[in-house]
Amino acid sequence: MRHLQTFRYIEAVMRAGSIRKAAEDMNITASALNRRINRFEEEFGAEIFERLPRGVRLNPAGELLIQHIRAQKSDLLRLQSQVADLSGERRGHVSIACSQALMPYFLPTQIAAYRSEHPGVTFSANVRDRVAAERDLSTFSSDIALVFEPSHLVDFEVILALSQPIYVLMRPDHPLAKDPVVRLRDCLDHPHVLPSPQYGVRVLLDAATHKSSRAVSPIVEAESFDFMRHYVMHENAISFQFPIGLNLGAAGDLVARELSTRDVPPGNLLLGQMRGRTLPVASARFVQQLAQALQDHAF
Amino acid sequence: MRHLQTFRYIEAVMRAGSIRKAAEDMNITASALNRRINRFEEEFGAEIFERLPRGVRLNPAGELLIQHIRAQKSDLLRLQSQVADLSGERRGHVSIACSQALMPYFLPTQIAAYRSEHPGVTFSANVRDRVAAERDLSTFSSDIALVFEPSHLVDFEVILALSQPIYVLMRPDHPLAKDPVVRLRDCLDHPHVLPSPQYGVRVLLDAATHKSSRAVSPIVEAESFDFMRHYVMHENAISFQFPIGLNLGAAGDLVARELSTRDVPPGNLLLGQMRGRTLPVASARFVQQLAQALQDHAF
DNA sequence: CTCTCCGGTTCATTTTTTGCATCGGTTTTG
DNA sequence: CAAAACCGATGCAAAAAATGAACCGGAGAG
Repeated sequence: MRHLQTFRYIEAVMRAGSIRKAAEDMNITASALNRRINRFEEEFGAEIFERLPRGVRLNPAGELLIQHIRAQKSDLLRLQSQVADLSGERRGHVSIACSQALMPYFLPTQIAAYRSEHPGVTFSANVRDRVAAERDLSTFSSDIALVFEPSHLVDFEVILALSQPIYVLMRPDHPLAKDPVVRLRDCLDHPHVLPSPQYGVRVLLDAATHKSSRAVSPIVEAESFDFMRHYVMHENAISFQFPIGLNLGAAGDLVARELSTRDVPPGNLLLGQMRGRTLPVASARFVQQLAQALQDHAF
Repeated sequence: MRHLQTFRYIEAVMRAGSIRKAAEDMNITASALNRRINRFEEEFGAEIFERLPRGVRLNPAGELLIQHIRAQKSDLLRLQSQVADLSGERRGHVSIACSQALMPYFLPTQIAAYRSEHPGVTFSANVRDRVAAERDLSTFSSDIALVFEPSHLVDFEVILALSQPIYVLMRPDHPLAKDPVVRLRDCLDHPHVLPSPQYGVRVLLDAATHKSSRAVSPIVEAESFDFMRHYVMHENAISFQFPIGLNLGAAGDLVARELSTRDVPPGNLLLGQMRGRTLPVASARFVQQLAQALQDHAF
């Protein structure tokens, strides 16, 4: 879209931090870019960049403008996909920011199900933690977020919340495997593997042990749930995970036991979008399917 | 804003119904305008006008585009006023679509109060019925709507609802003036003046009498509440009005008596904005003041 | 101090947009 | 039924706008 060219240049300048660098990135001369910026500021009625000795930086007005630019770009994309949709094409792209836990089982199933009905729709799925997911939404780099326990919630409009008790993962021969529900204190007595502090499971466990005398003491702390799952096999330790990240139906090498909700409250899995935004058709439809699937998941 | 020029042309073509007429309106040649439209359609990826023998008309894709264009224009205006605001200027314009009843007393008071604190803010207040108010919001021609019993509510995001019982207006010497609350059947026995069927008061009265055997039989039907108020003086008839349209405190030439809510349910006065829209600072602040004033009005 | 990198400016050049004349088509008018 | 009136589209030259190359003055960096 030609009329957004200046906006693209402004974004490039913001990213590069200087007009000359941005000009190189965009394959034009610095003088041309400089004039575009100046002309835009003039007709906009305010400066949008602070001129520093080593380059430029957005001022508060510029920050507001960038939001407008992102919203505009995203809305144009939505519009175009909607127009393509009404001419019967059923195409589009859905981008999702979601917790790592959903990557192995839940999301592939859902995307495959959707694509079997709408083969023209493409997807991008990115692993994001609770904070990054919300930032993704507000910069319009993702349409949908599906994360545990997001924190700020200012730009995050909750579409559906699903309560998820924590499950304990272990080998079938582990002592704790004999009971269907395990207590937190028993877990702490065994070697345990935990995710890093930014993850939802860890936040809940830390909060639960904070009041009590016992603290978690992970023998290994990791970022990858996959790693933890495999590590549990080797050392006969235990790990923790939300049920939606597990393949509870299938009998695997590991067993999962519910961690008593008396000890640790269930986590909240939240499906959300940018507040107030109108999603493209494909994304809106996919959100509906996700919401349905999550509700079914909760029985 | 230069980058919206093509959008302005598209709007002109939509209004004029033909490229040639629009070209004349916009003071360019038809060929230039025609090429702009064609070029835009090409990069947009779809035609937006149907070519008819006598001109052009928006197709469905064009209708969607027009919504986008209006949203863009309005958001840019909001952004500019917000930027002006943060440089300390406190300027802006608020446009309100509201029921006739609010024009004499309520709205002037509120606007004056607001302007005493923010003299840089200007207002436009337009009388709109329940349907037109919502249309105004969705075309971005008004920021705020304040109407009785709006009907569709698809684009109308309710900010505050205020229940308003109907009051009966009459001369102090009217027989019905002796009781503090009057019944509908008694009103129907006296000559009455009613607003036209599209007004909220009338809708409620029609609905209330629809089930009963008695029907309203207005001796005069009018569009102007002011006219009706004065007519009541001359013929010693009665009329109906929502209390917010009255100056209940002041002793005037007329008295107002509550119409029993057993006979006619109270009307709903709804304060609203375009669904999902971010209002300009000035409008957002004024909405807050209105909401406060309306709540106080309800005690 | 010198060197480098920055945004801003000048001016010739290139690219884009516009106006004019005109074509082919359809509807309205006489 | 034919002429007139509009309509959108297009070729081509003129006008307008954007661009690139060179350069200026100023602010850190070494």
